[in-house]
Amino acid sequence: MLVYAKVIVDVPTGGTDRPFDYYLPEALAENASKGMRVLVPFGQRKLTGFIVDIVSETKLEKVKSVSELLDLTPVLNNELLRLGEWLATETICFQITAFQSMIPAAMRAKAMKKLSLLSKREKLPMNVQALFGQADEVDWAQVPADARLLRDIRNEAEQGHLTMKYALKDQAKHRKVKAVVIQRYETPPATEKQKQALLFMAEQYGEGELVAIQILMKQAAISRSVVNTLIKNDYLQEKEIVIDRNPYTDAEEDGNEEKATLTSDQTDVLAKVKKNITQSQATPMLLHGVTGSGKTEIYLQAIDQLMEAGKEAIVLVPEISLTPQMVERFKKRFGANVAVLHSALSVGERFDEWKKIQEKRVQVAVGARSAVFAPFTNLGLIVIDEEHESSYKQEEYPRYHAREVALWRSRYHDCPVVLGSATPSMESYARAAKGVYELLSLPERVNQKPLPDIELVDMRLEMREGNRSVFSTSLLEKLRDRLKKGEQSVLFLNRRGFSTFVMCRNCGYVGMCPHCEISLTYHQRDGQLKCHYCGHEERLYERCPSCESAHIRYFGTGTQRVEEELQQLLPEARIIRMDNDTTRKKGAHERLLKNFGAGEADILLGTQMIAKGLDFPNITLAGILAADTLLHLPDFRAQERTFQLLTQVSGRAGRDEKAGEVVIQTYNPEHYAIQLAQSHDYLSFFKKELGQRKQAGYPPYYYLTLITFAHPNYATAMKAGEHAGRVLRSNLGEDAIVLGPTPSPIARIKDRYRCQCMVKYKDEPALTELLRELFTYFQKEIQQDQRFITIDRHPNMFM
DNA sequence: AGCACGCCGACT
DNA sequence: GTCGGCGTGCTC
Repeated sequence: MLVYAKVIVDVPTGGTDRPFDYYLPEALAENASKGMRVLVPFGQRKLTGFIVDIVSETKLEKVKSVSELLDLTPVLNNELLRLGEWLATETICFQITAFQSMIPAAMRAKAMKKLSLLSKREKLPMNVQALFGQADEVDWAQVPADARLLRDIRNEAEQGHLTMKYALKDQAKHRKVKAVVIQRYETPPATEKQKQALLFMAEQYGEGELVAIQILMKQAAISRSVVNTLIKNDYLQEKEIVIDRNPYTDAEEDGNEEKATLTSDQTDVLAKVKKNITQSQATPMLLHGVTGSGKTEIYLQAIDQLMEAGKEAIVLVPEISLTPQMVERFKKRFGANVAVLHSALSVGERFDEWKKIQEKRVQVAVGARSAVFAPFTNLGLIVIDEEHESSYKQEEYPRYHAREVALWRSRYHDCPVVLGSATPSMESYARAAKGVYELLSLPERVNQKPLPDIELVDMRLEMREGNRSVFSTSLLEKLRDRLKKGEQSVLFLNRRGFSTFVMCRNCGYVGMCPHCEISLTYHQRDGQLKCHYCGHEERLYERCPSCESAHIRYFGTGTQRVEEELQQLLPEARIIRMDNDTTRKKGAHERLLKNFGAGEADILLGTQMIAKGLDFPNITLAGILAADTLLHLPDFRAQERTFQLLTQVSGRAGRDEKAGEVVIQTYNPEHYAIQLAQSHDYLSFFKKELGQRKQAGYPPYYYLTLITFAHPNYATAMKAGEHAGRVLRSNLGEDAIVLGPTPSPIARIKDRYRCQCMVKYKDEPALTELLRELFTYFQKEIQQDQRFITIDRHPNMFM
C-alpha cells in the first residue's frame, strides 16, 4: 500500500529544501498522485506543497497527515517533476522555487490564515471586539502586531472563543458567467417579449442547453429584465458556467489561412526540419535567416505537419515581439488550436491558456520564456525564435535560460529544437560551426528584395558643422522626404545609458539615490526623481542641495525630449511615441501599433520595443539615433548586442514592395560592429568577435558563473567574497579562472553593499556541487529578493 | 519563512 | 518577581 507522500513544502529556505513525509489518509490516498499540490500541517502552520513521490513506508516514527489535495489531476507530470529537479540543481535554487516557476501564477496558491469567531462577540475583550467589527472572520495579515492584542487573542483561543482557519488565498481561476437553461415552456409567458425570447431559446438551443445570459440578450435582442422575469417565473433556470477568457478577441480564429508558397531555400530548410521531426531526432538546429527571409512560415508549416501526426509544439518568442500581429498569424493558421502565454495577460487569462494545454485542447503553445514549461506530453518540436534575445534568460531564481530547458525537453521527448535568428548568439553560432547544432540558413529575403541600404552618419562631423540637434541633416532630410511621399518611418532610440539624470551646472552636483550607488532618473511626467533599483522617489529640487544654485539641468536624451525636438523640426508630422511611459496601460502597446499600421501617424519613435516584430509595408525608412549607446557599456557582449540591434532595426524598413533605407547615427563609424552591420555581414562579424572573445577569455571559449554577495556591511560582503574565492580557487582545476571579489558595478543597492566573484571555466564537472555548497553555507537572510548570496550561471548582466 | 523556545535587561 | 527583547533551531 502506498500511503506516504513525500512533499516539498512552500518554504524557500535551505533547511526545508528536501521532501517531508506525510501520511495519506485513506480518503485521499485513492486520488493522490505525484505532481499534485497539497495542503499540509508544518509546525504550527498549514502550507501548500507538491507531492514528489508516493511510497509505502517511512523511516519516521510519527508523521502528520496530508490535510487536503488541491488538485484533481497533477499540475506537474513526471517529466516536469524531473525537469524541476534538474532546474534546481543546475541553477542552484530551491526545489520549491523551481516548481513554482513552472506553473501559472494562479496556481501558486498560498495558504492564508484567518482568525475566526466561535462564540458571541460580546464575550471578547474590547480590543478583540474592535478587531472583528461586524465580521466573523479577520484576515490574519490585517491583525496588528500589538503584543497586548496578540496575548488576548491567544487567551481567547485557549478558551475556545476564537480559532484559526486556513483557507487558500483566493486566486482568479475559472471565469464564471451567469447562464440560463429552459425549465418549462408549455404555458406561454405573459408578454410578447418573453414569448419571443423563450421561442428563440427553444429554437436555437433546445432543451437542457446552457446559454450565457449576455449572449442570449445579444442574439435575441432582449433586455436583461426580460430574462430576469423569465427566471423569476420559472421559465428559465439560472446557472453558472465556466468559460475561457478570450484575450485576443480581435484576432480572427478561422484557422484557414493559406500556406505561403516557399522559396527553394525555404523548401530545403523545411524538409530538414520535417525529417528530424518524423525521425524523432533530438537534434538542435540553428536557423540563420536574414530579416524577412520567412522563418516564421517554416515554423508554421513544420507545425502543420506534426499536428496531423498528433504531436504538439512550443514556439517561444521574446516578450517584446509577442505582438498581436504575431499572435494573429498563429491564430489565423491554427485557429483555436493555439494557446498564447505572455505577461500582458491577466493572471486569470494565463491560467485559462495553460489549462487549454493541460487538458489537451490545443496542440500549439506560443509564448515568452516561461512557455517552455508548457505541460505537453507528446512534443514534436520546440521553436525558439530570435534565439539571441537576452530575455530568454530569467533574471531571478531560478535563473534559467529557456534554450537550455528546451534542449533538455527535446532530449526527453526525442524531438528537434529549432533556434531561429538573423543574428544568432555567439554561443549558438559557435556550436553550429562545431557541428553540435545542425546549421540551416536562409540568406535571402522572401520577396527577393535586397537588404536595405544603410547610411552611416558620423555625428562628430555634424557637431563640428554646428548641428547640435539629435537629428543629423541627412536623417532629417530623409524624414521630410517620407512625409512628402506619404510613407512611414521608424526612429529608434536606445534608452540604456541614456537615463536623464539631473546635474547642477554650477557645482556639478548629481542627484544620487540615498540607498543605492546610482544616480536618480528624472521623470518629467510627475516631476519626480526616481531610483530605478529601489523605487526611492523625491521631488525635483529647485535649488541645488549642495550649493543652492538655481542652475539645475537635466542631462541625457529621453524619448519625450526627442519627440519634442522632432515635433519642432517637423511641425506637420504625426508622431507616435512608444516607450515605458506610453505603453504601461494594458492594451496600449497594441493600440499604438494598430494606429501606426492604419496610417494614423507618419513617424513611430520608440525604444527597444519597436526593434522587432513590426512588419508594416509602408515603412521605408528606419533611423537609429544613437548607435553607440550600447557599445560602451562595461559588458563583454556590448559589441554583439550593438550588431544585433542595428541589424534588427534595419530589418524594419522595406519589408514590402517599396525599397527601404536605413540611417545609423554614430560617433564611432569605424567600429567593426557598426561597419559590419552596415554591410549586412553576420559571418564576418562572428569571426571578428570570436577572435576578441578568445583573446579575452569569454564565451563561447569559457563558461561564466557570477557570484554576488550583498550585505548592509561592506566588510561582511567582502569577507564572504574572499571566502568564496578561496574555496573556488582551491577546488577547481588549473583551467579555471576565479576573479575577485571586487565591488559590483553598482556597488550598493537598497542600502546593501555588493561585491562579486567571477568564475571562468571550460570543463568543471564538480562546479555545480561546489556552488551548491557555497550557496548552502552562505544561505542567510532572504527578504523578498534581497539575498546574501546570489549565484548566476551563464549571466547576461553583470551589475 | 514563521513560530516556539530560551535566556538576559527594565518595569508593573 | 514578570514582561518582552530577539538569537537559535526546527518544521514530516
